[in-house]
Amino acid sequence: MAKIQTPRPVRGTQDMLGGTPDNMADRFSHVVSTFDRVRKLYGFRRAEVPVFEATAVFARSLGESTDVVSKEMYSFEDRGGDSLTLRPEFTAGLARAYITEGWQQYAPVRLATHGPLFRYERPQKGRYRQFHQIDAEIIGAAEPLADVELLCFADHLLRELGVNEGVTLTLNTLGDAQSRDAWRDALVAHFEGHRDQLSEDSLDRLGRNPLRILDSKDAGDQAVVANAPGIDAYLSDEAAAFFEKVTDGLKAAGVAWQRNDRLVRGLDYYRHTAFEFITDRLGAQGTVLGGGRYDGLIENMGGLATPAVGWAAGIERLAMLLDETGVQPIDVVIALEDDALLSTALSGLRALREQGLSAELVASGSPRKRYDKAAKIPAGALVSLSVRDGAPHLGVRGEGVIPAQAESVLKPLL
RNA sequence: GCGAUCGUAGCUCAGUUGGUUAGAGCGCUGGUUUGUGGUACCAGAGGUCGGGGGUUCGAACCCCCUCGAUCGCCCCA
Repeated sequence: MAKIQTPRPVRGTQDMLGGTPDNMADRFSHVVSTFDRVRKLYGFRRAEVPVFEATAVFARSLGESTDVVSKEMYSFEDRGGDSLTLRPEFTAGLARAYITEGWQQYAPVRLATHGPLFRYERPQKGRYRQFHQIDAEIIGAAEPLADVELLCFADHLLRELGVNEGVTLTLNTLGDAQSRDAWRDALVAHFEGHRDQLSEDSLDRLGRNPLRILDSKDAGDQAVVANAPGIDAYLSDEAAAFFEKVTDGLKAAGVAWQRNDRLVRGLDYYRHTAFEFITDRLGAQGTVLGGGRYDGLIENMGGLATPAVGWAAGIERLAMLLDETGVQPIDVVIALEDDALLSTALSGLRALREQGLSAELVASGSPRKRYDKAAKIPAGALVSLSVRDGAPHLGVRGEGVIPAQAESVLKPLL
């Protein structure tokens, strides 16, 4: 008989299991539950949007020239011939829902969501084809206070997760449309003047997305970038005033940040505030949380002109930064050393669990080895059930209060 | 799409300048202690050495191709 070939997992997908040394599944869930707790403190309501959308939702909003659209989308035709795409980010879908589901009536609305996203990329550290983000948006708020609130939320979340050490908020403004365009023109002029010093990649970017040259990792590019004009000289008075209100708000709220006047964001729709929380602990993937203001997006998608600001953070990246692996020991482990007491053990499990004590049973393999096997499971109390001199016998070991609790629950069952 | 590194047991890894029947620890299964016991001892199962081709008397080891993983470039959370 031919050996059956087990299908391999798809490249860039992951399987996670709790209770393992790296304990990714539990770390992952800790990030999500912390996010859900903190978002309530800021009045963000839960939103759910589909995992796939009409391709146009992403193609139109992200910008046709971005790599995400041109080569990273998981797009397919459904049976009706419609082009659909697995979402590569949250913002576009939320913006679509805001328009099509009448969420405008709640404006300004604070939204929080999380779930899987998909991009066709080469996987590497902290980067996957199916990855997961938590996401927060404020739609319908033009004032800088919204940016401040959103950044406070992000900062608070990172502190709650205990990953704020070694993660810094870098902040920039891209200005309003006029400021951004003027700066962009100045940058193009600057880079055109140094064409001969630019890498091949950057020459390509020059035509496609010149702002991206600013964070090129190429050494030659960086020399040119160092002399490139910053945004500040091109900011309109209004844009400068907006940015000042954001930074004043952060100061008042006690959120630390660093200016990076070279910081740009990859997607076309950003205006004004742009920010990234970065770390050097994740290899080449330094950004752990990123976002900004995208005032033009909703109008771009056919809605009314609607200001909005938001951020997203990679759950895997946050999970990798967590110090504690958070393996939760179980309260009680029962070693069943004589199968005659199986029914006692089962009713004991039920009684323990109804008292709110987590419990598990070791009842397989050689009865003589079950005690040793149970002893290897981290637990608050180790209970043995055996028959001695023809009578059921209960043995309880462990530190703290759990052994006594377990004994008082189990003793009456013998 | 490009580059570098790496693929040996379920897991973590040894394996000498190419040389008999490829090893260890953990895990798993069974046994030993007639015991109030977490750590011991014995045994067993488990391997197409990622796959294919080549060089050689002989390949886990050298060469080529291929698949996969990791990390990096691009891009991005």
